[in-house]
Amino acid sequence: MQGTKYGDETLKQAMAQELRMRLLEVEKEGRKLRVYCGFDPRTSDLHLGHTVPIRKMRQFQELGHDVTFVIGRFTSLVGDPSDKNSVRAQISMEDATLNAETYAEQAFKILDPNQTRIAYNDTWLSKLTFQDLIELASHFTLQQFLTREAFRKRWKAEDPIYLHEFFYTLMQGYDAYHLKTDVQIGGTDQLFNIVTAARKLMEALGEKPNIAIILGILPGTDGVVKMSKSLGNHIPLQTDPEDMYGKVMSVPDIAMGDYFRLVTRLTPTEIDEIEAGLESGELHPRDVKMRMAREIVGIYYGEESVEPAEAAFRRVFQEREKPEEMPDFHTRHGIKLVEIIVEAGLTKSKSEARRLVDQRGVRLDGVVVEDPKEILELDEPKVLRVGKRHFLRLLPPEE
RNA sequence: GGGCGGUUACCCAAGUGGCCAAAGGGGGCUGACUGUAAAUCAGCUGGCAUUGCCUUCGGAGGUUCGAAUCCUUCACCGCCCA
Repeated sequence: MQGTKYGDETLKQAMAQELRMRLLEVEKEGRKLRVYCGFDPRTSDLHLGHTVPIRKMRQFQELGHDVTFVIGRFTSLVGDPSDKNSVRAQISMEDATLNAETYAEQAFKILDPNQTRIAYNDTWLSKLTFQDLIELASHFTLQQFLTREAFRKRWKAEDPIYLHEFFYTLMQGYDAYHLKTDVQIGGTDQLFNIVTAARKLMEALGEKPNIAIILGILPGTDGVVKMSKSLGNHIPLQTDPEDMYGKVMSVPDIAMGDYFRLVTRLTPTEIDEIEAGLESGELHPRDVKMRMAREIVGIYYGEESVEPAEAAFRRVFQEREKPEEMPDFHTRHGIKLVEIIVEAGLTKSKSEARRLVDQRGVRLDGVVVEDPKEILELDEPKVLRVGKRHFLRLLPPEE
């Protein structure tokens, strides 16, 4: 039960106890634990936050258990309201299907493809009848839902709470029942869905309740709020080593503990040592964070990618030099600086580009540009730096 | 179905006839500093244009010299009553 987080010691003990018992039962039956975790394809990218439960699944795999990666194509139609304080936009089945396309492939960066079952929950959820829904819903009271924090807040604020939002929990519980799950993995925001709802439903429907493995939630690059693509604070799995390294480095110092614990391979003892070192001032926060970035990049891109990624980071951000590779931009005769910035997609409007120049955020070959209307006539390539992290290689007009 | 309240920029939220491109906060961006894209401080944050113009306050109409602000109507949300 290492790395779990229940926020309640009694619950943790109970779950640990049940897990021990279940292991014995399962052994008697001559099978392995059925472990599952669901992921809603509301966006096309898995990110570092998703890897927390996925890596736990991997551990179960390594112990030989039966792991199912559920793609919540059906649940994503509603969207989990657990950690949201307003209703979530509904997405279509088409969008969900499109987003789900590469989900499994992304998850295989961690999971063993040969030992992973992939399941789409619409295959069973879409078959339920209204009568089934009545049966599922009859096990819960409105009060149970309304006392959950996310809903309670909205109730108090007199914000809308839609009936269909309650279905999410029922659907997830039914997933667990349908898969005859022994162990369900989720973040702390899934406590209600798993511990209260799924377990209750499974029992009501004649199955043994599943055991909840509850993990901490990874904060996003802002260091505070849960990582999510829609908030723009995510570190996607599908990127390149340099970008991942840089994004990890942008995480505020205060979140380093969470990152080390949730998404690195360091042992609790090693992490304690690091934290003690930071506390005493023996370790430099920057160096610790770089170690963290190396570790994370190493997990997803291999040790050989770590050095180049770190070198690129040093070059650009520590030594403030330009990166080796940058996009080309072919200039035209009479083109103005602001036009280049807008056409290269670095700003949405000329006004925005003009502001950047006014704020001394644009440099041409290292020299601050003063005049946004400057007309560039190049006879040799020059490097345009826009803001801290955008570079363009400007090329002379083609004759 | 009836009564009341609400809908403001990326988000939250002030503004109840001109001084409103619209307070404040968050987020984002830029700069200084630094230890990094951390922390802190400062500035910027509708568009086009070198002092002006255009578009925006749920939608559509209207009143007015002038509307985010008043009226009509439609849509949506919340509360209370049924």
